[in-house]
Amino acid sequence: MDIPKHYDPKEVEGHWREWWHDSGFFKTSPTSGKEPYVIMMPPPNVTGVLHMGHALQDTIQDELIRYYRMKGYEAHWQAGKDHAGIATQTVVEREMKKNREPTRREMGREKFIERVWEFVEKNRNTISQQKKSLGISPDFTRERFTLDDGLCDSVQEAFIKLHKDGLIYRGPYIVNWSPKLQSAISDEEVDSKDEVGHLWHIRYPGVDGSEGVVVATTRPETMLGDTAVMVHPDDERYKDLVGKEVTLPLCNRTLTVIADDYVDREFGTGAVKVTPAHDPNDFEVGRRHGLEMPIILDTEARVQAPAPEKYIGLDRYAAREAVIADLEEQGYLVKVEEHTHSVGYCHRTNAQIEPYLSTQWFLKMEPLAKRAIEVVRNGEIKFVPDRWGKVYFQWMENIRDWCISRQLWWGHRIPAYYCEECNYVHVGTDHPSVCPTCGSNVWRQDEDVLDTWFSSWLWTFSTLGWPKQTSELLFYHPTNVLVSGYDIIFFWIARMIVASLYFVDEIPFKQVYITGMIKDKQGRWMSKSLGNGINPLDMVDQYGADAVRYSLTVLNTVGQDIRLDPSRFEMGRNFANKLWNSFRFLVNRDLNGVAGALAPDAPAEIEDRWIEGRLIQTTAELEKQIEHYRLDEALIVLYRFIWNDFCDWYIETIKTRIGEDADPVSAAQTLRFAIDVYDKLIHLLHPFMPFITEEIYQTLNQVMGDDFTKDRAGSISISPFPDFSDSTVDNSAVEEFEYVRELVGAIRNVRGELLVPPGAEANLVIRADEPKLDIIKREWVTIKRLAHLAGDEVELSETKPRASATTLVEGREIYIPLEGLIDLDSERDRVRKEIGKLEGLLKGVEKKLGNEKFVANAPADLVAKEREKMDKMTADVEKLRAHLRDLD
RNA sequence: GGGCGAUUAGCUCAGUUGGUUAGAGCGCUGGUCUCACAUACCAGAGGUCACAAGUUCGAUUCUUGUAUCGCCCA
Repeated sequence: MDIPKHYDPKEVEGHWREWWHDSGFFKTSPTSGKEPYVIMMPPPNVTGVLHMGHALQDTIQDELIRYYRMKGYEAHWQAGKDHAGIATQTVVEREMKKNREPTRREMGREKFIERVWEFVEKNRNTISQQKKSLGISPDFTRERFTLDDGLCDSVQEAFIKLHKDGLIYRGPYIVNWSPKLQSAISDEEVDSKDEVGHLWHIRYPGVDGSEGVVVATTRPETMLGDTAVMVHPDDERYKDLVGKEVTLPLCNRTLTVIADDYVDREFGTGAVKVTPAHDPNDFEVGRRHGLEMPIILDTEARVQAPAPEKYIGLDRYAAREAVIADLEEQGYLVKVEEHTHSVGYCHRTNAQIEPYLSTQWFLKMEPLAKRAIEVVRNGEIKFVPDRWGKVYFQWMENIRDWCISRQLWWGHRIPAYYCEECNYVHVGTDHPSVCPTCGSNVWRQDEDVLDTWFSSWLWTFSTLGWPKQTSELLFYHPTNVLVSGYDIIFFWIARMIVASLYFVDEIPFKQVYITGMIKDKQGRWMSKSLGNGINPLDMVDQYGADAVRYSLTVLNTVGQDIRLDPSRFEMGRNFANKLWNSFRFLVNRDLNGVAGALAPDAPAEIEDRWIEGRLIQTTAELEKQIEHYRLDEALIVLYRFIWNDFCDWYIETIKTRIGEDADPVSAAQTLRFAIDVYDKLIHLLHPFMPFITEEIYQTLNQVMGDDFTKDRAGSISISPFPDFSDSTVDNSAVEEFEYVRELVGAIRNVRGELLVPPGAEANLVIRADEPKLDIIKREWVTIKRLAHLAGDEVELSETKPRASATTLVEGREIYIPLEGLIDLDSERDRVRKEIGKLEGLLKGVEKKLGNEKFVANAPADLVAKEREKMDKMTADVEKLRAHLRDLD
């Protein structure tokens, strides 16, 4: 059989990728009779493309799903997409502009939405195709979209129920307004940054000709909408001013000075202007004091009436310049200071947020938060790592109402209808024929759509058919784990917990596994503008999907951010190649009769029992780590087993047993045993590296023939995970083989240090009273080969041969006669170094044991262990010193 | 201002009831194309575990503080 020397992922990945899905291996059913294991894939933006964050999170989810699938669960991974209102609408409008198509307003709502659907239909499969290249195994036949019919029903039902229960209300409030989107956004969609700006001190003169008052503000242009000046009621400086009138410069309006203990006396002059329509705190003040609330900016943040004619049409920044210039010219500007304050920016567009008085729909969150806090507090839902629970609590316990309406067209239109005659509001799936208050039958539906998260927060159950009580909902919900990043804990994860408890009276998932974020090599976010992004598809193309998965898994430690550099994928590529070549070694030979050469009841040699023991230990450790979401540790444990145990030692050891000179019958048995171990380890590795393991699995079936293949599944992806619950580790074999490894290692060390040419066969002389002599004798062929030694059997001696290198294995001297191989000076240096090292360690132990308190207080077994250690090291040093004397 | 996290080898990171000679990958040094793999093999060097104090017989690990860096919230 011709197996290429280098593993080429391109040759194999495409084929299995399609075949898996076409064969329906990942389709699940609520009537399978198995226990469910369910993950909801965070739905990517329908217009999106794959980025490294997806690659990481999909890899983790796929590893879990594949593992539990092999463990015999009905492992369901729900796929889907998010309509992403703002992002999608923005992308389509940008494209329309580029194509010189009519604008959305020229086109009208209906036409525009058709236009967006067109775009969506064209793009909706892009990201799924890209995700497939990673080898992921969701059930694509059950894929859902947040705007498909079923999910539209879910969203309407949710809105109507919340409204009926009095949790949704509508009214004029200050919201975060994005002038670029021309829509309100929620508090969570605002990023605040500290910025150096100015504090302008402006005089508002008294109407009676007095000095009036000096207010301090960071936003002088909003003075055009001022309706009061405010001081603290206990502020002695301004006591007499309260109730007096001052003139608003530039506007020729009269304002009253009011007192409110919201004012911070330490800030600025202790007097502030009040602009109720353009500042959240001023809005509250305005409500308390019954102030007027003139809106002096339009939806694009340009000045509008009732501001003075002169400023109308200027945008907010130009208006600031103009206002400052006029104030200065007219002598009202008292002082300007540098001042750092926080400024809000739109998460999506990065436009500066305008606090803006506007009529919107809101959801009361506080009554809903209680249970959501409780289920995390009592452990029903667990965050991994658990510190993210604290972040969750902090948000939930200070929860604010959620502004859910958006002035967009792409999304779920709010199911509210207004009577054209009397403005009566009806909330329901459809408007009634006759208005219950005025009898009119003319209705108008609310123009706004819902925040996209208002559909995604239903995701764990809306995808399963809610509000219908489907068998899917009963079987798959609650789901097992949600895998996501910390950037959407508030946007999505927390809200899903709220929604699930409220609508289906269940937690949405038992665990939340929070991954770190992918950063560039310098620790910066990857972004288009920085050009520092790494495209996962390029990486898959270059290194293979398995390599990308390997590296991402190993790099994802305990939720720390990952600094990624493309060269990191070499680890995965090299490992895949190592695995490939070990396969090549085992099967690139005459396999006639190997499948039938059933291994003897017990493996014959200690290396067989050793590798089997290590396999059992590795499997146990691997499973433990997966259960704790330490996929990095799980994979590293397996990597070490495959590379350092199986390849470096086991294969090297059996080479003679399956070589050309070996007895064909026992060679076939040995090979069969090795292939069985190898077959187990590719099963262990499959969840992590699905493509190469499938390729090997299938090839193995092909070359081994029916005897080997008859009871095996059609794909490794649906094969059972190795189960060693009835097996035991042969500890004495493990111990014996570990001794062989140590002995060979010690000899290699001497050879390496003394620069003995690798080709030169050294001799080995063992003291005749060596207690491990029987092992050495029995394993002589192995030891001899691995350590490049001469002689048909080990040489024994009562004393050390002349001019020998000496080293210690388990405290016992072994000798390597060096006559003619190397000069004695090198050996002296080597031994001196060794003595130095030991003495350093010895000093530490002696100090410990010299401390009476240690001996008195430390556990007895520990003290005994230290004593033993000291005795051994003392003896070792003594032996090496004696050796050094002999060399002279 | 409040909260969370990080600081361990040249680099990127592991390291839990406090006690092994603190580990891995990459890089580096020396040696090997040894009939699976040079995407490999063998050997080696390299760390006052940020700093300070405390608790303890004993601290990379626990406590407090300091410094530097990062994130979230206000």
